Amino acid sequence: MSETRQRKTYNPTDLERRWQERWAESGLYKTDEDESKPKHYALTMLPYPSGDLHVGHWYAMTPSDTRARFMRMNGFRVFFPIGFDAFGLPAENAAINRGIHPYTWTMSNIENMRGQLRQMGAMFDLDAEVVTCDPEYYRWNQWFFLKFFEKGLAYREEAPVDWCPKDNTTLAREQVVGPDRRCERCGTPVIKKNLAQWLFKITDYAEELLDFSKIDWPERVETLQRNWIGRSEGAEILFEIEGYGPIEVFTTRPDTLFGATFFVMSPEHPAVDEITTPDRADEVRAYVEKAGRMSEIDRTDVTREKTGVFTGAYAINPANGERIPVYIADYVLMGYGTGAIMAVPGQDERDWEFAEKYGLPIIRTVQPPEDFDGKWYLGDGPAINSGFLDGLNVDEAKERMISWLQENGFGRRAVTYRLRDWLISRQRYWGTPIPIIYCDECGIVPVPEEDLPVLLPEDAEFMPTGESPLKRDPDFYNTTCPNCGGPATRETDTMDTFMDSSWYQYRYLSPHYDEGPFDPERGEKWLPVDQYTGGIEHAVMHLMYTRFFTKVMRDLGLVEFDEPMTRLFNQGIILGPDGNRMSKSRGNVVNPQDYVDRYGSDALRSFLMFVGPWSEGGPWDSKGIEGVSRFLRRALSLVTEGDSSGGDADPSELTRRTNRLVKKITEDLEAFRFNTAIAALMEHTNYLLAIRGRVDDEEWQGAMRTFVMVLSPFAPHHAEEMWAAMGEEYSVHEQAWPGYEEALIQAQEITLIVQVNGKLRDRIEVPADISEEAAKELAVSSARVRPHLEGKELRKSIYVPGRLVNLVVG
RNA sequence: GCGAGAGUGGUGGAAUGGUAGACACGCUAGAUUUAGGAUCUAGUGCCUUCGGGCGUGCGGGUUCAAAUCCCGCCUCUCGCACCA
Repeated sequence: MSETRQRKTYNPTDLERRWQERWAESGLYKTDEDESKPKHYALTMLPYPSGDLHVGHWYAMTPSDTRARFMRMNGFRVFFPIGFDAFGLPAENAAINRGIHPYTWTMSNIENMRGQLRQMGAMFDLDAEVVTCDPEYYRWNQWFFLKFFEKGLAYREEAPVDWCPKDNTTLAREQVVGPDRRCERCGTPVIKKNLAQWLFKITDYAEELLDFSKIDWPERVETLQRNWIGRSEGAEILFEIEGYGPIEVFTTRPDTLFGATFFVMSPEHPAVDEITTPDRADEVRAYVEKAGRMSEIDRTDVTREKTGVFTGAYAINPANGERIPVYIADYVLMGYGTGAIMAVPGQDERDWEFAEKYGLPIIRTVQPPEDFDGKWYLGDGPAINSGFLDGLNVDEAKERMISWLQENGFGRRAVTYRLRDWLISRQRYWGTPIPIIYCDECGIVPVPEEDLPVLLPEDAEFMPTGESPLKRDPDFYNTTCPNCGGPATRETDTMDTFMDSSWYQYRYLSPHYDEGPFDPERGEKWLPVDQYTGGIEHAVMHLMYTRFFTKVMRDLGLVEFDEPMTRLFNQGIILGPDGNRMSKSRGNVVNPQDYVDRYGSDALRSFLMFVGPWSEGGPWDSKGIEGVSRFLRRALSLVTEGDSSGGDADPSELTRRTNRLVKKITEDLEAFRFNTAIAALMEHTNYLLAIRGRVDDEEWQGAMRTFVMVLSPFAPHHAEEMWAAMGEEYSVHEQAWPGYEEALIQAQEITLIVQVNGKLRDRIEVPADISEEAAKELAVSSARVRPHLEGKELRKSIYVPGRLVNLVVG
């Protein structure tokens, strides 16, 4: 067969379609339930059904698929499902903008994406699919809500909450991002609104969420979660306000109590009105109002000069009985600690600035070093001006003060977290209805479990008014109280869609099970997830919520483990050809379909794995995919062209390189190093092409079998084609992963590097087992080396076996 | 401001104490072709008096040997940011 003919017959998309059909017919990717094998639950974050798989989906999914295939060949029974995160705003916005019902829009997108997933040729078990907007699914969201409610983990509270004016809904604290507090979805700055909302008590699990000892997750995710949870140790201290009563503060520096020279409350503190003296009332009220009107962005601007007003009230410092003035200032936040602080200007930057501006006394309670010439001092040192603490260093003084506070009833040891409870109410249509009924007689009444699911009505109005669309649907809104039978109304808010993704990994196991969120028998067989992969952007949202869910599920007796996913790998982001994030406005969006049509799925997936380390992401390069496509075509040509009737090539070299390849691919796949694995496959292909027809048939066939097997996780269609062309039995994907022998990797001859004073001077081919003496002898006698030794004394020589000789002269 | 990560050819990247630049893109030359494309072969860090010299953001250090370890600095990216 000529080169020309081969080239014309290379049609990757035909080849791939053929194998996809065969795989589907033979049920090749039906989940292996053979319990004699160890389990491996591989999971990639489920996509939002936006309409088309974009190249980012390919980047996330196909390396995961490669790894799942590798595990399968390594003797694991592998569960690798996929589904759709189908609730959410884009569907509702499509309804508003184009008059298509969210359900119709979502389902047609899903249908389209199913086809694209099949074209991807991944080993997803499509029978296990989950679609979160299906009542069969969201019924269990509601069920979980009821369980959380029973346990006191779901509660309703009226409070100022973050509101996105564009998306017309409230957001969880995690979904407000950046220093200017923008909506995580659409980038609009959020505002505060006072609304009654449902929250989940994730803060009850703050301490446990800080424990990462049972999971093998990237350090980076752990750090992000740890910072987000923001644990601070210290004390809560009661300050008596004259004529009012005690108000509590939180401090991490109880040791500095003697230096507390004033007291500051947040403008939102509930006691502000009561403590303010009549002569100060107007000024205080004006300040509180101004703070309330101020945008979050201005309010939290660190560079802004501190402002505040005196309330006329005085607090008593419990340590020394001093009367200290009480101020209101917006640098104290109601959302952290108790919303009130003791101000210690000597040891705190913010308090110093405030004291300087308002002429308040500053007392140092920690002795700074002699050369210290700054203002506030944060370092360690002996306590001063602090009565019974004097002379103790900061840590000792903290402990001593906490004991003193506890003995005298002024306070106690305390831990505070930055983490807030998870606000789950959304004022939108396309989500899970919250299963709650409000009755004038009985109050808040949960929908009885047997009445689930509370179905999302089909014919709502989708106008984004800022009120839940369900409120304007009387058939939904008006109901009867399950308790007393009287007239009642339904909760009209829907749930945050992060609720859906908090437990979807469990639903995959038995998507149609109707006696619980998942079939416990299936859970026994497969849980928890062994390897999860996805982007870092969900570190403090999805990944924290799903950990929280699993811990609650454990406490509900649904599971016996503590963590949902044992191992996690974060892939990077595939960028546009210009190195920027892909976006329609930049016009740098790459459509994977164009490349699948032209080069095939194997080329696209292999290119995405080849472009760089998976964790790093990287720019798209449409020339780069051509290189990968060439490689696949050349690999395929190894079996479709030429003959292999023996010859002059060294068969032991073929054996050595084949063993080396298996080792390299095995180690790289274990560590998610897809890029270097493909480089090794390319190198090996180039070598095989160079010796094709020059080794004995038997050796060639054996080496080819191994090569195709290790190629198969990367380019499953091409490998299958090659496997068949070699006359092997279907399917290459059911083969056991080849082993390798370390001894066979060692070469007989090595290149010995000769250095003089660390500089490369010669390379000599020597037997691998050369003795140190012989190696050094060869080194000093090399013609290239000798000039560099002349007239100098050989002081020392270093021999690294199998690698180099370094001659040190001077 | 605090925390984390990164800086290597024209480009993506490889090498985690021992041959810097694997593999690939691009480029150059040649073969093939009416031509273009595709394919194949060879070359390709920079400088060079062809001996060699220089070279992994910058400056120092450790070591026989440093992209790699240590110290200081610069730049970029990401996260958090008045959290008491």
